[in-house]
Amino acid sequence: MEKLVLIDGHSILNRAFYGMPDLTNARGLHTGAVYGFLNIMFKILEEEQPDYLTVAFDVHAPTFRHEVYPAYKGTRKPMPEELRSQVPLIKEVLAAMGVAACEQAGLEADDILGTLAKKAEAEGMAVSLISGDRDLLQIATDRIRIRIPRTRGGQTTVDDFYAEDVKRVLQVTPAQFIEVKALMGDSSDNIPGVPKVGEKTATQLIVEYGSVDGVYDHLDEIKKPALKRNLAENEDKARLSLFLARIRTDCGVDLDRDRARVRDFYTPEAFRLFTELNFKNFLSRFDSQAASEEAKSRRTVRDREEADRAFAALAGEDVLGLYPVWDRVPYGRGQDQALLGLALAGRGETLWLDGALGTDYLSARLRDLRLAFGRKEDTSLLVLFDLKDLYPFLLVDPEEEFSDGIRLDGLLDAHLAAYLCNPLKSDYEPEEVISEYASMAPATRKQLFGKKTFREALETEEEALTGYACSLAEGFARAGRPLKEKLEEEEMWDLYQTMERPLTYVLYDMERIGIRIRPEALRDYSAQLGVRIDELEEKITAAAGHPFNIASPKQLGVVLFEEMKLPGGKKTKTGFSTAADVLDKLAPDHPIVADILEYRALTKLRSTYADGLIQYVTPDMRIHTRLNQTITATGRISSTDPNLQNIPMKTDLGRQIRRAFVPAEGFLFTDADYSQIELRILAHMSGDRELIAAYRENEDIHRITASKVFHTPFEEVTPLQRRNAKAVNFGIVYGISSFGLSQGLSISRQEAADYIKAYFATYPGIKSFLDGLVAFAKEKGYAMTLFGRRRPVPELSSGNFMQRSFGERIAMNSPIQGSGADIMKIAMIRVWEDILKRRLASRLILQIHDELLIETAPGEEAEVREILETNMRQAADLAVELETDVHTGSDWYEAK
DNA sequence: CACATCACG
DNA sequence: ACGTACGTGATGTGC
Repeated sequence: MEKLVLIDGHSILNRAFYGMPDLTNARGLHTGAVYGFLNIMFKILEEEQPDYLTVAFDVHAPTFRHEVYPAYKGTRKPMPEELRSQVPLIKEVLAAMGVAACEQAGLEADDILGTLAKKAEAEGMAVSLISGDRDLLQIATDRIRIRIPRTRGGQTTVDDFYAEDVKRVLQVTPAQFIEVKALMGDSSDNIPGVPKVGEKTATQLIVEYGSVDGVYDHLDEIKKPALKRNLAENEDKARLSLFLARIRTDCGVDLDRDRARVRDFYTPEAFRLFTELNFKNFLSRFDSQAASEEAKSRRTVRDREEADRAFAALAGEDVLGLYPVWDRVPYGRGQDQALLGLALAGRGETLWLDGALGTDYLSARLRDLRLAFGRKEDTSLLVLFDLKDLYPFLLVDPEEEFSDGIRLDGLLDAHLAAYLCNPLKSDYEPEEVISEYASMAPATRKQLFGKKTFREALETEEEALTGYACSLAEGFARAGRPLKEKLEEEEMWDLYQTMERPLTYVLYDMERIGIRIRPEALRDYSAQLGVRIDELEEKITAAAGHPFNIASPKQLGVVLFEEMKLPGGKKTKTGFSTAADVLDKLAPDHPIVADILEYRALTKLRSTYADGLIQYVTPDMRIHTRLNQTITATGRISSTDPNLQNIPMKTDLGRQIRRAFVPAEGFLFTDADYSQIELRILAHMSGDRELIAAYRENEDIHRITASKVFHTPFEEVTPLQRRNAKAVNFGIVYGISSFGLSQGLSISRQEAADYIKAYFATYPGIKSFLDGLVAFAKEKGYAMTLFGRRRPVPELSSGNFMQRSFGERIAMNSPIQGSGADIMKIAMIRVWEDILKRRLASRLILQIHDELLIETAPGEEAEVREILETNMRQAADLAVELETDVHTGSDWYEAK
């Protein structure tokens, strides 16, 4: 017997919505109900293996019931927005999966379902009807089963009703269930029923008399006078309700067998959609499908002549995917990076070029291949992942090759591209990017090799490793066009071409060169701190009366706030807060607190900086930090292993660490930093005349601001006023809030609000500009920098006040911070290219957001200074000058 | 592995 | 009424 499954679309979506947590995807789209819907649908389909499937939806338009009774469903509450937005989404998902959906103006889903079910039954099919509410029970027969899923704690169970089950549970037949409903009414559909008659009474009456007609035929037999009167007075309501409650089974809809036939749901469109919606659990269903569809011919090449031919053939490809396999060897270890092999995927076949061909040979061929791309025609692409790490294999003589500037046409770094498309993710595994943009689900490195290195995998499971590399190369080849198109669509292709891609080489070079360290200086420093730390530890435990771990906030909280009963109380979710801002307030009155603060400061310096940095010194006596280009949401670079962007600066003791950072023998450091770049960007972007004018005065900006805001002559501004004005300036850049400012300044919220008000009065263009940034982000869904870099702000559509406020601050801060990052990136590329063009021996080695550090060769000091000043100033043409402070010194302490 | 803390811009 | 400043990374503790 053929089987048909019918689904009540809105009803199941509704059930799923309330039974699931509120999931959202990366863009803030609500997806929980759709996810839950699919879960229910898949469960039913797996269980039933039907031949046909159709989902019915209501159309939000008057139905024939409204013609008779305009108030029908009139009391229904509107759907929450989070659910409403998922209605078109589920339809899109079903369409992508090739699932038939049915909706018709003037009909409710119930009527469509009723009609389809009855017709199918008449044609001899077995029918299952999936709905979240019991209205459909009236349709049940011994071949039409009504199935009502319940989701509880993630587990879905289904209650099944054939006609006999209805009778057993409700005491009435399915047909009589309509009569019961007519008497009792239904508040959710606004079916009136007979007043004061509920489910119990209605059921009793129908069991007794069989139908509404029967009830009224035997009205005089009814004993209770009140009930009798109610029934008598409301016969019209009962009959109207009967009409409203009866689901039609004779509408002009037919089962479209072609469209309803169950086929393979796992289409490429569905895959793309599931990936975008972040339905990771469903993606595995695509595995075998995607794999078999994409099984290209793969070939291993170990012979140079064959390799030569292969490379020559691949140079003609339109899109080529490249995945080199190599072991990460930290820079400065005195070893050249070696290739274990590489996979190249073209249209026809995928090649595995064995590492035995030699790293130098393969590098030379790869370089030629690279040069063939982006030159023969604008659109050809060589797609890879982590360009920055692949330069050892892509270039033969970089200095020569880039002497006229960094040219890397035709290279598409899928990692960078995926980051630009959505900078909010914490990481971007190549397999993830492929599944998102290429509708494939390659086996992951972790699944295949766990924590093994590629070198280990090559020894024990070569086949799997080459297969993995080939599948990634194929994935990149497929993802290339979609990624480029997405960037073009979002108007970030230029950003990629002219900023991010050239920057990869600058960052590679900075990582490779590293910064020289005097380890003995770090050791001396550590030892010096140790002496004082021991003293403090003794003092603190003596004051506490017993030894304890000062580094444990938990123990420290107990000592300070329970044993010593200092005022302070709770703050964090795990207990007392012992953070510096809390302790600062206690320090003047309690010597132990001052000691604790000093202890904290010193142990931080010792563990993170003195001892911490020593670990990273390589045999070339330098530290090679990693400069990450795909971490931050705003476009800034980040530095890890170790982080050289947070070396102490604020206190002199901490700053001494910088004496351990030194230039190469005979060289000097030249350090240049932008002066208040973010505030200048604010002046430019807002166009506020006052702020622009203030910058043109070329005076201390915080002092000018204080003078204007507090109506004090410039010369009479007090240090406190200047400090406050400075804090407000910071606050503006962070996305001002009175609470935040009050925290930063330790003042009342009211005072902070007054400062902000005075600030906005002083610079009237700023307020409207910031409001405009929020409005822009609300409308578009993302914030944008001067150079078109985007940051999605899903928080803005949150129903949660705190989340939404956060979104507003992000909308204000990201364009400012991000534009600063953009400008610095431009400056870095130009500085680097300038140094190369002039064939200087000086080298760019660090970036700290608004600061560049150059290791300056003897005799090049003046030229380097000029290169920094010029390129940093000219990196952007703003309404105010971009000024820099440049210093020279024989270590980082002196140069800053 | 999450949390608290603190270093930087 | 809600309870936070924006962006990072490293360390030590304690479950």
